Amino acid sequence: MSKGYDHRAIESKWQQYWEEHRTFRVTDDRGKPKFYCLDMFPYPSGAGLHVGHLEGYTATDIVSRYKRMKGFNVLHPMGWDAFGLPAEQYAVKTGIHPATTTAQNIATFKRQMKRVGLSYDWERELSTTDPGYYRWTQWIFLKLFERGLAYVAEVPVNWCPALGTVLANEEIVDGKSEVGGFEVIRKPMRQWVLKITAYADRLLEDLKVVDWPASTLEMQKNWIGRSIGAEVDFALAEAKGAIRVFTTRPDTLFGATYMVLAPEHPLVDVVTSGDQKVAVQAYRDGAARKSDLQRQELDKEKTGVFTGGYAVNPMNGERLPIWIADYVLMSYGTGAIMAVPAHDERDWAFAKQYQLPIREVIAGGNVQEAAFTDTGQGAVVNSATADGSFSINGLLPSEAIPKITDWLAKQGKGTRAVNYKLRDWLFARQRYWGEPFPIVWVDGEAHPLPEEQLPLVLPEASNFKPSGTGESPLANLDAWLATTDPVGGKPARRETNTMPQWAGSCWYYLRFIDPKNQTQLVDPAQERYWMPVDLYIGGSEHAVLHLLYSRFWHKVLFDIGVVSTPEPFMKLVHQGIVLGEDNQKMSKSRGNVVNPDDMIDQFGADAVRLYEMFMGPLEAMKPWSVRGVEGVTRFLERVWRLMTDGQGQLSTAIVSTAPSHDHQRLLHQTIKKVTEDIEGLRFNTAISQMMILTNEMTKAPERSRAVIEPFVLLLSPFAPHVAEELWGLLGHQPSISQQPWPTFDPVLTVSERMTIPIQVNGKLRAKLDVGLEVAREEVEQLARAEAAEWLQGKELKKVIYVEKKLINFVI
RNA sequence: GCGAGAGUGGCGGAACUGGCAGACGCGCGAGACUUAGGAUCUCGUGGGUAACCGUGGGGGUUCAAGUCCCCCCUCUCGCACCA
Repeated sequence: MSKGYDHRAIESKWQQYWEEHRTFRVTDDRGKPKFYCLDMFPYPSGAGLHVGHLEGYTATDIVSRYKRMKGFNVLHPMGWDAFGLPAEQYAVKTGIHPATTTAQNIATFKRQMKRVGLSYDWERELSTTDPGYYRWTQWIFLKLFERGLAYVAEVPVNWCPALGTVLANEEIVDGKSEVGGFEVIRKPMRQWVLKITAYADRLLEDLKVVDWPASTLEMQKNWIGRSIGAEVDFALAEAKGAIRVFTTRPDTLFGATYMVLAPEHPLVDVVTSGDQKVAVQAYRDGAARKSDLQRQELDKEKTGVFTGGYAVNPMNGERLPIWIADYVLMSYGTGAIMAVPAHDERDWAFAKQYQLPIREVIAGGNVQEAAFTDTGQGAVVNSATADGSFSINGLLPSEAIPKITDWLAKQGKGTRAVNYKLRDWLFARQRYWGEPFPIVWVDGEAHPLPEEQLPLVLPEASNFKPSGTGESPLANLDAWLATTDPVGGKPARRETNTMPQWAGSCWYYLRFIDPKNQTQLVDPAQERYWMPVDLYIGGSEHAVLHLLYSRFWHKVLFDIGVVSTPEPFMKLVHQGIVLGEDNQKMSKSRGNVVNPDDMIDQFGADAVRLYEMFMGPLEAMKPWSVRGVEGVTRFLERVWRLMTDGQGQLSTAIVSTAPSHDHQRLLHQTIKKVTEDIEGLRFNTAISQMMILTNEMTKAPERSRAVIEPFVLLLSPFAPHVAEELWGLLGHQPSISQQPWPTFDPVLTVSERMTIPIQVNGKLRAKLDVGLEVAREEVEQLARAEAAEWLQGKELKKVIYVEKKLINFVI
């Protein structure tokens, strides 16, 4: 076989070269403009990398290589989100320490990434499991604690008595434990909680300043779920006290016909009458046994029980029966509602179920048929106090809301209020493989460790089985557990919870800036230079939690002066899911998983990179196709033959003479298209333009260096190995990645001739080839002749001529 | 149910602010070179014999609609009793 395109030899040669020459090391050159190009770092699973990971990684790699050639100082790092459940579950099963499996998995991921030719600065590699890293995760926790943003609460967990452990939501299938299928119940446990709700408004507000996908912005907004309304007190009829409710519809207050408390509401005991006690207790027990999921799934029929108690409507003094029902959630608002069945669908369904009265207070619908919930139309009715001193009758709901809210406030019966769906963040796991909390317990009180004692290293263990009490396996390590209060010196017990996986991923982008700093989380000057992240690419599965938690920590760090920007990630893009060849989601069970190692063995890294990008738009979901990989492989082979002879030497067709006008124009068009398409992340169309150029140049017996060399530069971010090799064959020194990006002259992109389509009544009838500077009259005259066949004997009503675009005869 | 996005050849997908629909690739067909080709190169390839018809369906605006407006259908993703 002649010396064709040998991807194996070329790719290993250049990967070795880059490694030896530290080609992609980021230097602290602050004279250049910076570009921070970040991938969401992976959890290094045992399965290794799959082609879906590679899509995002290739995209950021192309952008990084391109930006370097454009003269930017590019920060393009990679690390490992390596704490987490799978390694621990594996340890429980096999006894192999999570640190061991994690190290193996990281080695695999790293080897695979290097094979793809990703231009990370590996000298900045980090792992969330490294004490040098989690020291600062713990440090941030201390800052949160200092500021009152971390607190302890009794929060229900998924407790599995048979397994003697707390389960994560993903370990529960259909309300049973995934392992063994045992019963899972809700059990309150002492947990750390972060007060993310304190930042709800800022998290919502600053969504305005980031360049993110609309869907992700929308999801974050919905997750935060800000709603404006009023809190209103309904005095109890037979006892002291009042039920406080939150409502977004104070305009419907006169339509309240009953009250509902969440089953867990503390006032239930107060309001329940003697004869209802048994029924109420039974209902509460039933509700406690249901998981959140089960409570939510029961959307068919609403259930509830009358407590026997009554509250008083502050507007008209009416006695309203108080019910309990699990459609009211203790965790939202005040855990109690006023029910207005005429104008709320849930209350309407409940009222129908239990034959409670429905009273219309907004005219415009038929409230016996369905709840009328429109706030944009309808007039308030039946809504005045008995003495006539206050009325909102006749108003639109939107006018009535502020009026009645003001009145309630003046009477001391209510107040304007804002509520969020966002809950505080449950920040504790009963697991071994996570960051230990820098907290000790003394006489039931949480004491923080002093900063100098960080990191609090995760203790060695050989048994990863649960403690049996619901505490983490750390509770088994008596020697580690018993300590002394660093302040008072009293005996103390260490916190046994560990942090959730989200913790380490909340701030990793900051550590990449200054990964080896021993004294600070990040050097402030470097932070100011590199932040914010300019481009962040990762899966949409992180659209809410990771991105929201990160933003929350970032804002806290901003408040304490550690970071200089209010938001961490300026531009965010989600790569689409790569499906199997059968158009189904890749999964082991379907047997349609594509292994990147196999693909690289067969076609080479450059071909795989190119195909990842050529499949379709970055953000779209699209199927893998081995035929498609073959297609781009053929393209690379064509590029290879374009410049080489059969012996692997530079082809004699490569000449130093100036290119033809056509070739020059094609080159400038290609530079323009590839440049603009990389900027817009439209890699698929950039590649198709390079294919056009290759096809065109292949036809030419003489291929000018003035075209070929810039073309190799354009290709280099996409197919860096073959580009390095060709660059060498063309007589240049490595590395091509350090060459400047070619520029185009807009004048040279336009041809001196153009084709004008001729339409008759909007239908294409002929075409005209004319010079650029042709006058309208001339075009019209030529077009008339061309279209004579269609115009003959017809009355010409109008001639539309769009300059340099088209001519249309209307008859 | 609510919210967001998307429907274009046999397939993946192009088409800038309304202006030649189907770039590029796959597949398919024909030819060339070959002992041979599942290599390579060249040409062709939306449908229809044609007039014409074609961007999920139906209306509309316009000289002109994949693109703008109204109604409907399908799919994907997210949320799902949040008062």
